[in-house]
Amino acid sequence: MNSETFKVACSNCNLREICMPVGLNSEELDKLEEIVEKRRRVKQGELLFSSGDTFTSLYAIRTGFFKTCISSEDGREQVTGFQMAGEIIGMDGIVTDRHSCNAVALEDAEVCMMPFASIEDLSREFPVLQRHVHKMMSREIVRENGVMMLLGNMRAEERVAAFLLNLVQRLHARGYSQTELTLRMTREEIGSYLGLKLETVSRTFSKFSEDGIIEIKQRYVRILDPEALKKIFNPQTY
Amino acid sequence: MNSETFKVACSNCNLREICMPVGLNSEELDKLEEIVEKRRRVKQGELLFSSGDTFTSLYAIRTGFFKTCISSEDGREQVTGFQMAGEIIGMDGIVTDRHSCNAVALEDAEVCMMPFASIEDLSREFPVLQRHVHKMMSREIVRENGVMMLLGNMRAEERVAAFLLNLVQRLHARGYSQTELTLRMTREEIGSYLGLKLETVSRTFSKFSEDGIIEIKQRYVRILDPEALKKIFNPQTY
DNA sequence: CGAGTTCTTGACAGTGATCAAGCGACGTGG
DNA sequence: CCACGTCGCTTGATCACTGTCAAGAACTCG
Repeated sequence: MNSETFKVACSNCNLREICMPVGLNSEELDKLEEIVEKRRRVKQGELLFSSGDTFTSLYAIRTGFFKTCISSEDGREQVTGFQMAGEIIGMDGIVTDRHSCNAVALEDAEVCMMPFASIEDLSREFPVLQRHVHKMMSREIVRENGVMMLLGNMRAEERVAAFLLNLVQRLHARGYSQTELTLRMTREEIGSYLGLKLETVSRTFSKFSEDGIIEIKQRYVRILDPEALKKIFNPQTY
Repeated sequence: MNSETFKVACSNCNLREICMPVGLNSEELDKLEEIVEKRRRVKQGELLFSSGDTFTSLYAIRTGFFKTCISSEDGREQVTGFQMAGEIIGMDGIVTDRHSCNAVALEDAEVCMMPFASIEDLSREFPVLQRHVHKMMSREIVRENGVMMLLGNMRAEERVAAFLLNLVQRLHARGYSQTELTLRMTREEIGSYLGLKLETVSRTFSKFSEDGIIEIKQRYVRILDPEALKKIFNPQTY
């Protein structure tokens, strides 16, 4: 195991607004720090958890970037999401007490471990935390509904446009640029998430670039014309 | 509003094993009946709730069959799931206090309304109920992961095979035949769920029929060779 | 610096979409 | 009870989008 552990303090974490402690008062925050028992570092390429692992904790991402993916029995891989700082992963494990997907760090990362039993104990005590947990899970359900719309109804250009807009919007909410980003995943991983082959992703990026909508060099992306992207994502509205 | 309301008793409901009250003792069951405050009938074609409606309750399906679907702004529809007796719908509404999808009855149905505030109150009191609610939501997340695999990686025949196997398996768990079923949805709705056009669904059914794998006449389906279906769904394993 | 990975681009192929026509089932009203 | 209209389903012909295969370029990292 290449991961180390750390002591923790939610109260001075700069992700307070995005992560768990939304709306908690200081007493509640103290309690929350009890459940975030330790941190764990995960190096790029390493697994935070994998399919079949016993489920014990949810993980709040402090730094870094993850993908979650499932494999079918015949070896096909489907990326089910990309997660960044402030987001919570591991909720797939609750149903069966075992994780059903792999979580892979796409860059060196640090996560806060939150034993689920403690979350349940504490959320029985604090309705505001209980509500927060329910919202987190519901948000994930709704996100996946949106992905189903992408995969079921959209063409390649629409999927890629939606992907870029979603990424940059989430990064912006974390204080990063609204127009520039660095992709942390390969074309193949993007393709897997979007139900496309890596060549199609690459070609679509090239086309957007030729059309002056984005500037792209390897993992670096600059969005030159966000309105054009939105128009591609949501054609009829315009 | 074409729906009526009824008094309720979980304790003698024949869906006890599948629905909410799993593992509750009789005292807890009494409490549960308090939260299932009333039933509601929904006629075929009617909406149980629609996108934008204020979220107040989860609904346990007592009888009948539903689809849930979302529409993009430009009018494209994506069916996100089909739900049958014993299953719970409405969890999409928790995040934003508004539903983000439509729930349409595909046959006359009856649902038990469970105000979410009561569920939260009671699950603070009863850890077993709390756990059950968490599992329900996690199960939905995992289900959607599986749909993403279908939509992202599978070919038309594999999707249709997976769809039939999933339906018949859920029906069997409810005491119905393992080999016969009546589809409650149109080819178009199946196609929307599977990311295919209705013609492709129809052609795939016809092909399965020619190959002697199923017998199909309109909405009636008989599975003649379940192993062949499984082989199509999961090619490499064989 | 070099090996391996990732990305781009081209040529071609195939799956499923689109368009179109006709059939069959079902429900309603005469 | 039958006729008719509507909706859903099937099937054929053709097309387009994306996948596949291949080669080479660019980048990364030890």
